[in-house]
Amino acid sequence: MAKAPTVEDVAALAGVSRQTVSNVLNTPDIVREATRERVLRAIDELGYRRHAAARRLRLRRSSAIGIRLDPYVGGVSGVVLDRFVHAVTERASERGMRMLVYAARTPAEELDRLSELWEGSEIDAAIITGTVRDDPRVRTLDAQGVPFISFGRPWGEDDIADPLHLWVDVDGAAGTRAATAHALSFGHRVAFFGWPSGSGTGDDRERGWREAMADAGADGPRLVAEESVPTAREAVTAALAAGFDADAIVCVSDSLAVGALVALSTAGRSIPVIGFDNTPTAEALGFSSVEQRPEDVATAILELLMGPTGDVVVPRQVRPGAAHALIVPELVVR
Amino acid sequence: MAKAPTVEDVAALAGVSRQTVSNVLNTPDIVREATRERVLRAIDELGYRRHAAARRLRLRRSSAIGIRLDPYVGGVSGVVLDRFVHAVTERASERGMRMLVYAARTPAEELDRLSELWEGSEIDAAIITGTVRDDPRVRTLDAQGVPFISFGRPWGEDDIADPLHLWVDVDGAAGTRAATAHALSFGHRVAFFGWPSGSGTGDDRERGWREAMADAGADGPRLVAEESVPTAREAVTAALAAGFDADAIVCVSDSLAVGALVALSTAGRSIPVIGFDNTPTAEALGFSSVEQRPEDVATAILELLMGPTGDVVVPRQVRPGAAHALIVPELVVR
DNA sequence: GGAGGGAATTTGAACGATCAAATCCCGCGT
DNA sequence: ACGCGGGATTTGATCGTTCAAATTCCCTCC
Repeated sequence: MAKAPTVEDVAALAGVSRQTVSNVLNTPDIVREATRERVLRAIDELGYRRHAAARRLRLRRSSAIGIRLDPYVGGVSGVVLDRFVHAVTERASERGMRMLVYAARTPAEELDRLSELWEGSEIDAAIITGTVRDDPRVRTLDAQGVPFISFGRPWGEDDIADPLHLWVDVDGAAGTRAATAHALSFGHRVAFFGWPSGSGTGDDRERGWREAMADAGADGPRLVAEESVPTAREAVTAALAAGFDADAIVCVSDSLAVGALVALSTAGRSIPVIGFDNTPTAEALGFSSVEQRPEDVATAILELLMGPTGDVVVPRQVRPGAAHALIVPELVVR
Repeated sequence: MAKAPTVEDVAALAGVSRQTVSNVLNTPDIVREATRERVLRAIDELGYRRHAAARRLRLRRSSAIGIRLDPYVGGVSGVVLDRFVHAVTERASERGMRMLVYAARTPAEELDRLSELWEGSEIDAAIITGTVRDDPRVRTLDAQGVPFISFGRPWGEDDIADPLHLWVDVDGAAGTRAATAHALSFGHRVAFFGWPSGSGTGDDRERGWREAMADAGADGPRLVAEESVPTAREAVTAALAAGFDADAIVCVSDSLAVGALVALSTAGRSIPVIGFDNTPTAEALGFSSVEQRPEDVATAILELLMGPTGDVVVPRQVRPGAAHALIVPELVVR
């Protein structure tokens, strides 16, 4: 393959100077119509394309965003993040941004990777996912001055009214509220199958169920299991043996929903089970589930990071009211 | 955040020249011990890191590889690719390479994205996945001189003995052979549940079943369905109504396996079903499945692209015997 | 016909790294 | 004491783009 043409080559062919070519590409309106067309023709003829590295060097801007690819941990979830990463890649591309991915197994390793990328000027910003209470990444990135945003709200330390960093999250409580409202159409005893208390996400989703039940003047049992199909199955099997009964079960995740379904089916019972995440498994097995709309999350993330339409990461003031977005999920009934 | 330090800053602090700093980083052995340590100390003190764009510009090499993120299409599969992308990101990082991802919905769009990246010198090579017979991407990338490798063999046009491009694939026939051998322990009537003929992958996997059956002197029925749980379920339900019977079913994918399981369960039947892909769903529902080992595929891909240990993409001669790798999958029994 | 002025275009410099060639340094042999 | 050799280090040039300042162009108006 021949050497790629440069602005200089295009300029020579069009009979103009380097800078005019640059202007045609960056500020077309200051170039005279006739000239512009001549240059565009030359660009087209040579198949010219800006050399990304040269541009980045000069502009002191990489136009790239770093995001972690989660390790495969097995289990039924994870698809939400994969969809999110895909969506954010699409949206970023529309704004002339690239997505640079990295792999990390621990938060510490993730910070190493991010420092590398940031200090090497490979990325203009970072997107972190799965934030937890007192997330070390938030502290460190802030200290390093890395523009970043999280998919997942900052459980605990900071607040919607007084945000410390940008974030976008899914309104879990709204999701389980919708799920519970639907479940109530099968009877008033709607159970909640959640994770052990303490996780922000899990507690939030449980709150939705509690609120919807209170609104309906109903009440129902609460089951608990760790996030995995086998543990969920055991928990429900044990509960059934102990006399558990309900008209429907709202679950904190599709994994627990699958476990519940398997346990019920084994016990020869059949009541509606509603999951969370709307994973392919939910679709495959045909149970209802709450859809997180990762595509909307992606859009919101880029808007907070780059403004409504910009194509540059703007290190914006984190100020109340414009520092976060809460996406309302949607119940998919099956 | 202050401006990032440059080689010049480090040089000043260490009392040496720019180039010596560069040498410490790139060819440490030609720098005198004492000098090297002084420079390293300065680097450390300033927290210096090479500016990636400047380096790429000068080296005329991006040290990045492009790979597509598949759109979310629903269905039970896709996890294999996600695991693969994650693994290749890890391996690439170990060799000092970055992974740049892009989204595309069609092969044509993928080629557009890749041309952009390649012509803009943003990537040194590309990895394409899911090749089909007469894949347009192979032709075009070859014509453009883009170094690339595919996860998926070039069904049809070219051959192991006379390769036209680099590829790595999973030996599907070996997978179904193993699955069938295991299935035969339940009885000699082992059915195969596959896709309609014509897809390279599907035919390859069917061949494995056929061979294993022939070896055992057994024979069994063959069912067909498109790749989706509902169609699979319908196909099996219909077959059962028509008197279908078998001691076990070997499936071309986990989707079909799930469909078969649902149909069997609904009909009150229970025979072993073996899937392919070892997706989380297989794990969740507890059926055996063939594991594709995407991590091994990732390793093989980078070895073909960059040599056994190199950290540069070497546009290597595509020559018989060194142009491909066939990964042997593993049956996970549950 | 020439001055004035704004738009269009060109030139010089810079971004930060590395290669290639030039220079420096030091010990050694004569 | 001087020159030589070879390793260590420095200097100059370059990668391709864009910014800033300088220059040229073209039209209007007196």
